[in-house]
Amino acid sequence: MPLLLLKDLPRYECLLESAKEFPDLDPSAAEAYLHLLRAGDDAFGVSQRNLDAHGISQGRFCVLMLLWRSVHLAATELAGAKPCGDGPRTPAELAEGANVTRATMTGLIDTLERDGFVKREPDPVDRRMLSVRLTAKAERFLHDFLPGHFRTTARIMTTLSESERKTLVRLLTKISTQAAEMVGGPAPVAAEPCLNAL
Amino acid sequence: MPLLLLKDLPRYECLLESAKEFPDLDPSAAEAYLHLLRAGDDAFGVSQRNLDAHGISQGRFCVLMLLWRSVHLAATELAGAKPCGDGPRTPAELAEGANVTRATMTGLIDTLERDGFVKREPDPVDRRMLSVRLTAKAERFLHDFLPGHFRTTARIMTTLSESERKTLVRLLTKISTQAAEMVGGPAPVAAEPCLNAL
DNA sequence: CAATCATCGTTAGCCACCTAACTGTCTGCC
DNA sequence: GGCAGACAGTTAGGTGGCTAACGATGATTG
Repeated sequence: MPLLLLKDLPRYECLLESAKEFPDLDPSAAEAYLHLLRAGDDAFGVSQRNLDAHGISQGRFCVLMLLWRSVHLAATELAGAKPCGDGPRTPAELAEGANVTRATMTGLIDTLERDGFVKREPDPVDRRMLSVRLTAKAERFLHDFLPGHFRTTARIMTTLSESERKTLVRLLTKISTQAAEMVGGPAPVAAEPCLNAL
Repeated sequence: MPLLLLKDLPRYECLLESAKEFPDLDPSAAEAYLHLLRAGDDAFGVSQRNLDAHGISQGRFCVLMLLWRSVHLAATELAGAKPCGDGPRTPAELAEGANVTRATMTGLIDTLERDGFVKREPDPVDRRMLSVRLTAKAERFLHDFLPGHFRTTARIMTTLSESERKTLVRLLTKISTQAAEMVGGPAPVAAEPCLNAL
């Protein structure tokens, strides 16, 4: 679990109490904010346990999924399906897709390569670049691991009905959009690429 | 931003596509799961920027808030208000409250002490224990920092109406409860302590 | 009363994140 | 042709998470 976070959230009455001292504190907003981080961390923690049990970290898993998407996209394109975007190949593209710096991606690829999940290959055209490719071991791993992972994430959401899920996604999207506006650039218009699941 | 996470989420149609290959993939559950992590990370990222601008990390901030609660609780109890729980004092209590290991707390207190925000004091009774106390510098920092922090977190939620916030909290609570069940112990019955905001 | 067990804080070593700076390699423009 | 700038990947050093193990102290109990 990545967030260093409070174990127990404050009660709503205590937020009200604190709001007397800090007029800038909006109790319902603070409550929503805290629950959002708490629930995100909880859900993440469950899937993290799953990953840990297989000796793979979230970061590594993310890289594997991005690369696997590349392979899969190529396959479905050959089969005539509409392409959903390009698959990342180079460390820089992977860093972009995983939302980390290139330096971090270097470290992730280092350990993945050490453990035999990926291979670095020189780009024949541009000698500054590399191609990162999944090994057969990684493909086997994903094939074995993903069904359980999907069951786990599905189970987290079993308590919500279909319409509750839609509502949740709608509210969360609003929050993401607002957050994107706050960090500067205007909202990312739409989720344009297509990852075959996570 | 702590989670190594996909920058762009897959489109819903792509989830449907992948579900053909993986029957265990529940598209609406996966969508909700991904949006939850994405929105949590986005919201966290906004407040993280705020903290970074003041040279304080989330972990350190969390420790300061827990200690500040102690001070504040003592004050309100003297004033006759109902106590909302005990304030943590020792590294072990802080670790429990922040949901990290004692070893991690040692590191956090190290840097906070180095930067003059807290002081370690020996416990007069049990010589295994320490008391951690806020310095005047830390109190000044919090006094200056918190209003802006509260405004930031409030602004993240401005796009949601009061009833939407309530709905969101209800759905997130369901998810947290389910996640708690999945990790083993039964759900944490209720948020019992009172942190004066975060 | 002494052995044993539990608990406190710390240390050591790993991993994954960051920024900043570096080395190579293109690219573009005089 | 050659040099400035952009860009790819890496390296170095810092932070904050984790587990495992440690020494010191306190609590339990035969």
